[in-house]
Amino acid sequence: MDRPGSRPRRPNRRGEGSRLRAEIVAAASALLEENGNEDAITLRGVARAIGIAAPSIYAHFPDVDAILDAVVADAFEDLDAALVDASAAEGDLLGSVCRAYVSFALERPHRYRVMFGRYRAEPGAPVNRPRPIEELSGATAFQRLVTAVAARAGAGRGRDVGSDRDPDTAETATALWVALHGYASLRASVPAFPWPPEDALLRTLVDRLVPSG
Amino acid sequence: MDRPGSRPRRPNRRGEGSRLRAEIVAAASALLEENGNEDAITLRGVARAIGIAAPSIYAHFPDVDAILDAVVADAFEDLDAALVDASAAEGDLLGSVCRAYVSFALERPHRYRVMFGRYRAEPGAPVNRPRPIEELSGATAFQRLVTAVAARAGAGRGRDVGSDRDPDTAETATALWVALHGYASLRASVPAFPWPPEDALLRTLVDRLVPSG
DNA sequence: TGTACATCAGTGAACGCGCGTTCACTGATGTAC
DNA sequence: TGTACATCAGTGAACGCGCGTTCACTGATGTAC
Repeated sequence: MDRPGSRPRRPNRRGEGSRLRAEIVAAASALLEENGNEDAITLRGVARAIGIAAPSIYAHFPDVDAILDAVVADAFEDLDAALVDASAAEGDLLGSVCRAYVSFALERPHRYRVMFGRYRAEPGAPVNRPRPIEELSGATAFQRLVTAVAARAGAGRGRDVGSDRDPDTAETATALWVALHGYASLRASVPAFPWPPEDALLRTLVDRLVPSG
Repeated sequence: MDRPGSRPRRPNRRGEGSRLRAEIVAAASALLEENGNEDAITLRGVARAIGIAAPSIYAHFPDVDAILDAVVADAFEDLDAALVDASAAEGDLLGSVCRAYVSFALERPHRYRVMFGRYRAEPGAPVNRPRPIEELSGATAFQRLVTAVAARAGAGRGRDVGSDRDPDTAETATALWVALHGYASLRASVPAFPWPPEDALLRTLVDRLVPSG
């Protein structure tokens, strides 16, 4: 037996089997964050954490990799939700979105790392080429950043917010994304660096990278 | 036996035992890059790649983690060397250093990822606090960036290059580092994103983040 | 209302695998005398 | 010059472990009649 005798789990009722799926993803996510390493997400480890037998997982995931896939998909949904919340706030839209992005990453840094840092090359697959942004995980999150950049960039110039599709806006948003990602990643993985105060560095990045007005 | 019968390796001569150490690090580094994952660095896998018996590694490393430590230390030395080379070039110092940094990262992206992305919390260790920069891996590499930033920032203003210690310079260098790291990381891990041309994005980052003159 | 039965949600034991590590060892190479 | 011996560089077999996955199974819950 794999689980400690503590919790005698009773099966979900009929039709509620998919609850276990959510529990599996949550447990895997927690294991990742606690151990700091996606290798902590093992089939047996997840089963142990929830208090089920290891083979029970196969009803919901074809193999162990699929669990990590689900963790990542879940994380992208959470990120998008966080940016939506931030967009709803009053006042400085761009600043608010940027702070939310960095907070999301720093709150659960290992989960964030895995969102972007997972190796995915199927050997023998065709070389990755640029693809339309809509097809990518995180595409909607990126679009929220583009919108916020467009709002600030257009502010002083009488352009309307619809300038989302301006290539300059896209490049500026890309530059900003890159900087936010770099900051969040390094802050988490090199905590001993003498970082300037978070709000100061964030303001520097946003103000310099995004031409306003 | 762990190795394929192919290569009958003969022992190094006396006093040259440490050659094997270098071979181990090189093989581990190659395994990391080929498999995209530091888990590919197993004691047995490394031994197999070199054509030695697994226990032979213990003469040079106390355990398997120490191999990865050595790979990372080696990588930081290489990075510093690359930046030194770039600094020696004529013309645009800052541009040259930034291009070298990104090239280093993109040439062996998995090695680069591991340099910064490794989980290192010894459970129960005191919380990481800011430490003097000199104590960190990569400190000399960062200093080369600071110097290049100072050179450009001071250029038009009659300040001399000695302005390395200006806190503004340090913050600007930090902002730039963060952006370069973010770009290199994301370019490698999200190749399908519609990236703008590398030189254009790099120029945008450098020109906007580093006030010149 | 009772009951046979299908289905759902999950179990328990077993397998083979690659791993890190320990142990006693071997054979070549130098060196003291 | 010869030779005994210490040392160096590395070997081979074995161990116990946790892992992913397969297999035949079980017990509770609904449902058709």
